[in-house]
Amino acid sequence: MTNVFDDPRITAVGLLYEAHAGLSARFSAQLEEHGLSSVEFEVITRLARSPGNQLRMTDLAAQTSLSTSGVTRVVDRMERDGLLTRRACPNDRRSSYAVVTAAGLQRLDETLPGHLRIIEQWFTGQLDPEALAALLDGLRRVRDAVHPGATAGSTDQGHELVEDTGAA
Amino acid sequence: MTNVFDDPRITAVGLLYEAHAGLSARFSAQLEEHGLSSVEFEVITRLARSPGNQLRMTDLAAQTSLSTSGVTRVVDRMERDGLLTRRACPNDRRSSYAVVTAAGLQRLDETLPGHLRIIEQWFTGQLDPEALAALLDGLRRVRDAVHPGATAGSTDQGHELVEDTGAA
DNA sequence: GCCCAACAACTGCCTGAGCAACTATAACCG
DNA sequence: CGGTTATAGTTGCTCAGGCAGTTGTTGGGC
Repeated sequence: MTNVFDDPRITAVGLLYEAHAGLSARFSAQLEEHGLSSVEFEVITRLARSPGNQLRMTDLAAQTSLSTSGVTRVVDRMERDGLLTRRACPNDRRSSYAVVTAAGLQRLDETLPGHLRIIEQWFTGQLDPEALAALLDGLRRVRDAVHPGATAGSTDQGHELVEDTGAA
Repeated sequence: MTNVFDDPRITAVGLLYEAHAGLSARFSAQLEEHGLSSVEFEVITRLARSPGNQLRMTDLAAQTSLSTSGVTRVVDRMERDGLLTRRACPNDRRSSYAVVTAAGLQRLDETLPGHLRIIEQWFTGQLDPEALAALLDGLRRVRDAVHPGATAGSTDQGHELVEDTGAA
């Protein structure tokens, strides 16, 4: 055929997309067993890794793929399901925190081991250490270039602005 | 903090996801300039690279991230916009082809160069050739492992079942 | 202190996509 | 041939999520 679509750049993107889509599908399947969607898993993970298991709604939005209105709604659902609570922010009455409940933490505990197993099985375990390192190195450079401003931090008290390569 | 979330597996997935998300955002921005959504671009690309610039609805669904009902609707919209037409399948009256129109091909021609430039600028051009090769190699292995049955082919006449690493 | 701009969260409205039900056709089997 | 089963595509219903507009709160300028 010798057409434009064999261009190596197209192929490269195709690989990245297909790897991503394939992994996403595996993750979704496992998460569903624990009653979580991908978005909910990301939300609960971001919260659980934050000091006090909480984050202001805006910061949560900035750390996820969601708009603030999207966050409002996910948190609504997860609050209804008992995984999260809202807590008023003491020094700014406009803000509120989303906080993981005990039930939420437990759910995460139940989910994480399987999640890690899947990552290992389908991703990191597919490559020997140097190949994996090379892959991650490449991804990191692309990520840094394209960085859509990830890592919007928890902006209240002492917090470190560490490099963030967050969860699913 | 020394918690679970610093696990290298989590970090690896984070990198893949953030690279993907970042690239997607760049693509969307450029495609929007040409009046295409990501899905529409994928559809028109898949069709344009197929023999006769056409594909049966089902095969199109299999090649994209869409369900068959999703395909029905995208094709509806794109037909309304003059980028595609439906054509009856001569030997199976249940099936119909989605065919790219001249206007559709032209739109694609206008869009592709910029698209390739963006890939180069933010992805392939970020790495020297060996590093890129290593990255793609790793992605290919993950993709092959996780292969969600991509490459559902054009199943009518003479068609090659080539490895497919399709477009965005 | 008062006013106005900036900001946090929420809500109404709309679009896109999936599932399941439905229709029409095809294929298979007696 | 007639009937049963599978397949292609479309449509109704539902839900998730974005944008833009609203409300309540804060802070800065005077």
